[in-house]
Amino acid sequence: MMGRPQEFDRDEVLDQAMMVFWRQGFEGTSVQDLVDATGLNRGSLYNTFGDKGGLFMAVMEHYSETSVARILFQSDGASPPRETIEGFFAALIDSVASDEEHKGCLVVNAAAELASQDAQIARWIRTIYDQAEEKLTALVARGQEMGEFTTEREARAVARFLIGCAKGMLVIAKVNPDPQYLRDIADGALGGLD
Amino acid sequence: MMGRPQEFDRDEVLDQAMMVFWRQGFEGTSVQDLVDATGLNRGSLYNTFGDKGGLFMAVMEHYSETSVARILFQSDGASPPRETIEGFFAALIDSVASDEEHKGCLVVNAAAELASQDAQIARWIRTIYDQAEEKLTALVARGQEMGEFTTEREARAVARFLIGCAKGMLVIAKVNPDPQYLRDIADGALGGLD
DNA sequence: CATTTTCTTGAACGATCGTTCAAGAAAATT
DNA sequence: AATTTTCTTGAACGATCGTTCAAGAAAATG
Repeated sequence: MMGRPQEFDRDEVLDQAMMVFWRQGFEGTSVQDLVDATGLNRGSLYNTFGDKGGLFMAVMEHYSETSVARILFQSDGASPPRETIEGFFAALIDSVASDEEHKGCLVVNAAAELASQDAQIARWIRTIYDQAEEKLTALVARGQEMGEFTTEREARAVARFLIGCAKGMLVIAKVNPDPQYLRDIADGALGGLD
Repeated sequence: MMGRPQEFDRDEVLDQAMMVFWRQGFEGTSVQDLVDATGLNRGSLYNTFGDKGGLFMAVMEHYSETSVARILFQSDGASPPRETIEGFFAALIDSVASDEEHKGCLVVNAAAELASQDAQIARWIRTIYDQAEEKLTALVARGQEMGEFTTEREARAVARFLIGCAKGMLVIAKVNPDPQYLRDIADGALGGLD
């Protein structure tokens, strides 16, 4: 038997919950905040996501599926590596600098707030970052083979460096809205390719 | 009249409170946690620091006075710029990688957790970062004049890039304990000087 | 030694925390 | 139409939240 169908759209609920967690952090968000934002009753919320932590994990998954980074890296593997990486940093600056709330990146925020206390979340973020490292390492290696980038440093080391720069930009963006600051960091990052 | 003197040492209390906030974040720390860690009674705590937020600000000040970055940059302005900057990244890696709790940096954690919600804290962190930018800009400029660094990029842009790299390292450190990862980022940062 | 001032103490405040649960509503199945 | 299953609802739970305050203790002043 099928029973009564859900009245809400799961993705819509995750979108709304995401904005609250993104603005206020995990501990700074109460279940009441989530009820208010989603319009869902507490019962429905608990039935669907288990508890507050379960909803947060679902929100993180939802975020990683819709984030700038993910969208950019599912682009075709045909375009020139330098162009791809430049496009990534440009898109990152755009999305971060245009956010008047200065929310930064949900995953970076979660890493800073929770990773040292919650091993499950730390592991999840680590996995996400490892995936980015693999993709970026391959991209840098391809750029090196094409003669676009210097081969002075190992592709993996360069990839880690670029990832580090991106995370640093997202921290700075939380306290300094100046897009030129972010460009200065991005320029330094891209300079590491030559 | 003098009245009864304080029985506790303010710096000791700040040290103990700092460790709790550093481990658990602001919202993740209860006043009870602070009472337990400091040994201070709630009353003493409140009439010394005002409220939880006041204690947190006092802890941040205390941290910034005793942190690796501050200690390193009050070193003599005589040693070679490259050496100073290399020493800074080496010390940062050491202090972060040797922390088995992976607490990262208190200020970075606070930026990620609170900056988008608390304008006062955002402003304070911004000021701290601006001070670092000024010192580092002067250091990079000196290195450029001495012929140690490339003059391709402006000293301030390089300084911002280095700061960004440092913050990125502190985010990565929260989810990945591998010191080689941090060295890869630091190497990329130092490469930006040439 | 009495007085004044400050610090310490522990109980208590109302509010909010995350979570649970039983009863009612609604759609699918028989 | 009766039954079964699932979702929705709102009240309620004990625990903990940050904060306050009056009474007691202790050192400096007169």
